[in-house]
Amino acid sequence: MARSDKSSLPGGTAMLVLALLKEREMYGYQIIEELERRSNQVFRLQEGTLYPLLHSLERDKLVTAREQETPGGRKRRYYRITAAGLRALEEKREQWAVYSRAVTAILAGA
Amino acid sequence: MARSDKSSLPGGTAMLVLALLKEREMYGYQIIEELERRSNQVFRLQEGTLYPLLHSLERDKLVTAREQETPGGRKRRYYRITAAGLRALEEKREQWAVYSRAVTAILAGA
DNA sequence: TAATATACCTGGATATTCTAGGTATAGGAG
DNA sequence: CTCCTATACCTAGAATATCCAGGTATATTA
Repeated sequence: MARSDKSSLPGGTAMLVLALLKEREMYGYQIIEELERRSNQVFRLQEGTLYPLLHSLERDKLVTAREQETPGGRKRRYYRITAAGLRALEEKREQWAVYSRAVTAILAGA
Repeated sequence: MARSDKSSLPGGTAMLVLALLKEREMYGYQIIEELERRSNQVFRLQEGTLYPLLHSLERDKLVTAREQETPGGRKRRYYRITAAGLRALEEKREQWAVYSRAVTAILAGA
């Protein structure tokens, strides 16, 4: 999609992930399931999309990660949004509003 | 962006172009300007994006093209949407509705 | 005990868009 | 008249996002 700012929108997967993490910390697998559940199966994020994305969010310090084991023996990486992440989320949210309004205007016609 | 159907949405540049062509036939340069005007400068489609896109729409028979010269001596390629193009537009429009509703739901939170 | 679900990961392919060029003509400024 | 800008088309190569298809390992269920 054309964007004035290329960091802007679709692909706004990062925006969706940050929006979930704003509520509470989550681990990767959980993010995939939550996103699918809350979107009524519209989003089916692939693992090959999410894990690299989480790594880049961590590199950019928009999230932090900690590892934890379940009562069973499974290792999970929990991600928590940072202050910078919250700012980035707000920015992306505004860009989404601008963008979706514009699309709606075009689709509505002259 | 995650999509269940990869032909679906963002990048929905094709959808926007088809939406314009639904109203009347247009040539490439004009499409760029119209899109910018109607979106209040949100979309600034690059020529390197549009022209190849128009060629693929033509290849897929969603549009047809005819060449015409202006009163001056400029050559323009006018594109007109086909019946298949109209169907594709409707499909994309529905996908956009589903998609944007889902994004809104995620952004709104639990 | 075998299959499925959970949980993480990466490499390479594909698709989309941008960048940065190119050609050519028209029209206006100086 | 000459130069610059706008118009109008185009492509090649780079960058980015996402997917596909694999891999590892443990827990749970059949």
